[in-house]
Amino acid sequence: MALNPSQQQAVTHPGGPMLVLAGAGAGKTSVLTQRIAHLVSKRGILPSRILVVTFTNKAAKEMKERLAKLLGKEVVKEIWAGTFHSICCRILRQDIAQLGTGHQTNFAIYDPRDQEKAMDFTLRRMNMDPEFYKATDMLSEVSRIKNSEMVGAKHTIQHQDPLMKRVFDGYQNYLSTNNALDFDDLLQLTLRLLHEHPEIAARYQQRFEHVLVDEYQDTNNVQFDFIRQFGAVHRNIFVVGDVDQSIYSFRHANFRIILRFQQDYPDATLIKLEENYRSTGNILDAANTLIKYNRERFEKTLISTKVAGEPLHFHVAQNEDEEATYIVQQIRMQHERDSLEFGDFCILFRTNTQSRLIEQYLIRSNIPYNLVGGYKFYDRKEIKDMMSYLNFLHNPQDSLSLQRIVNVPKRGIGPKAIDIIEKGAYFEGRGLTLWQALQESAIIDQLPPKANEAIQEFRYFTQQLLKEIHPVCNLPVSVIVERIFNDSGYKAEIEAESDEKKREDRIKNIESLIQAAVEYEESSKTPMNLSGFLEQLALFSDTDRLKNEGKLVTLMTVHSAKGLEYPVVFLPGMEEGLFPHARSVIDGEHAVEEERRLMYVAITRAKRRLHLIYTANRRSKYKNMTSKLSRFMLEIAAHLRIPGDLFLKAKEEAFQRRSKTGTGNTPAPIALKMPTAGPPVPTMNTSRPGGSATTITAPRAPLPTPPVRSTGQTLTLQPGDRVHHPQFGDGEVERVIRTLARIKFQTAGMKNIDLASAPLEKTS
DNA sequence: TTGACGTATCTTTTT
DNA sequence: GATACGTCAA
Repeated sequence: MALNPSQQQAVTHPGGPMLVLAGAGAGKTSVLTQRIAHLVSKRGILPSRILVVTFTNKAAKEMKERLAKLLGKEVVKEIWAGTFHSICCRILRQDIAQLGTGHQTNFAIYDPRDQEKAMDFTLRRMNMDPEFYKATDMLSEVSRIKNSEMVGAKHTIQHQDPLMKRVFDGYQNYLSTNNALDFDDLLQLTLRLLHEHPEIAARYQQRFEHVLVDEYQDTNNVQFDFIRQFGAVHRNIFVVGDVDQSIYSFRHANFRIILRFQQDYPDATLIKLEENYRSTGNILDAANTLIKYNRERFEKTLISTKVAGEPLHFHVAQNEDEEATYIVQQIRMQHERDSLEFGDFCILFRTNTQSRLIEQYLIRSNIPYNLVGGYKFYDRKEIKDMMSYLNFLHNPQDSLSLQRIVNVPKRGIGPKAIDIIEKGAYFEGRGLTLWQALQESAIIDQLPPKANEAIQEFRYFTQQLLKEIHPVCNLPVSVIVERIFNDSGYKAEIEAESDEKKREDRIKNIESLIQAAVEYEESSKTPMNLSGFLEQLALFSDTDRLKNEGKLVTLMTVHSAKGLEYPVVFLPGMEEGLFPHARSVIDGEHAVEEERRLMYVAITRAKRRLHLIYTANRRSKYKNMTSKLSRFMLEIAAHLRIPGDLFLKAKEEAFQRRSKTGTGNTPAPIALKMPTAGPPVPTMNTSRPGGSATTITAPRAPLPTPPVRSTGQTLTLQPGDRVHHPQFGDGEVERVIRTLARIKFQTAGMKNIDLASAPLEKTS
């Protein structure tokens, strides 16, 4: 691909900090890739001295594949590329023992489900009321602490709330006895390693001559610290991002970091890439129009390099069935009429649950599809069981995994027996892991004879396997899985299943896992590496595994679609409360702005055709509800008169359809009100080559919304305070942890409210 | 201890 | 409207 002057400048930048602000479809990834190629081939930088941080592992893999064509496979192998998490994991596997936290190099990585179990356990041991202190609440607070405060330099946190500090320490203690890390720890402990061991920090700082970061707008404070550390010596920090695509604040991403880059690095060079090479003009205009409603952004307008193209397609459906029917019919029709491949279509939704009905319709009409996220292969019971075996064999101190397999297949070791072992493990303040407890006859002798015998047998079996695997693992992962399956009695249990279909399904699942292991062995440099296999499963997301061979319609959330593009995009669920999500409306304007950025990401995934679908009556929970059209649609409509006036047309169609079917007794609630606030809007005409004339109205001044309350003005509440909430009414504060309040509302019941953002008023 | 059956509780987004 | 969880009998 030929580069434009700005792109060229970025690619050949001589050195020092550089910030590339690139809009959607402006060739961000190309610039990054070509820059690396330039560094290696033109400037003679050793590939092993380049570090590339991407947002997904798939992005890293694709970049490497592209680079392999330019530079050769052997060269590319030397480049460090991956997500923050996988890079940190790599560093920790090397040196984690030096931290003195008790972790060993074979540490396990706990996913959110594991985290919840670990937290439940911690709270139970602290005798805290689980009704009052929810594990998920505690975990989100723990995560917030880990992502905001510099825990790195200290062994324990300094926290205002002594109870929270105890919970934090208890949870961390549980993790380290189990030789496990959660996602946040991967980053946090890496930083700590660098802070406490200057010689290790120096090693990496010297080594990485160039540090490149993609999707910089979704970096959080800890990750920023990481980048700063790694680039400290050579200062060749090259970051690429787009403020308007910052959509991960719930993961503590802080887009102010990208806005601040030039303050952090005063000698930084700034390059803006505003030419869009992806979408046709009308699609881009809609995106530009929408995003101008946001206050917190860098002024930037994407310029289309393509024709105006088709107008946006807007469809009104009466209910979800109509919505799904419309999508399926359109795909069928376009597949034939425009000879588009199924792989050219993508259906994006705000929440995972929206996929279910559409899936059913796709299946019914024989359209092959690929669902990202949703029900996962690795969530199936058989797979989870086998994975627990593998996790346990890799790290026997992992009590959660051990607990999951100790009675799978059924061995007669029930909750009661486990309780006895657990009590033994914690007797008189000893903190043994489950596996350690199983080794002590003083503990297992308390069990009834039958359970005792079963434990002995289980212990013998697992010890045999452990001996073969540790310390030198000379068995391929697929063989280990087969061994477990055959010898643990799992196979026998499945074969005893009376339901034939179930039996076959489960065996098929196991076979797929073995297949996945084989694939891993073939692709990996070190085929016998159990650790690497588990790591891949823990850190690789679903998008990472997405294989688009052009034959499947893709279904996913807008979040997962970041960085991807499709000729035709469907965007169902254009309703207030769904998109923007009701939660964000409650949380306040800054949350709605993030939703708007999300919508911006969604629109800009489309290359040539964009379908927006509004469903008037959506079944939500147990009652039907009528939904209002999304404000985002109104914002687009207010300023952008698309040829044929899409809204009016859609409205007419909806009426016709309803009178035909005669089912509608509720009028379609399309409210196409032009905003009344604000000064009159100037209009301008632009003609585009090859496209029809489009009337675009320039955006007026931002809407007169109340300013976002800054963190300094967060409402401070105490238990017993009375409050008023516009949505939930009157309530009483029950508990406050930092900026999170648990409030009992008279009518709405118990809610957890974020004080930093919620429109809450103190009434007493 | 196991399995069957009934009931409460969710659904925002994910490395 | 599924799924995890609790309760009960065998």
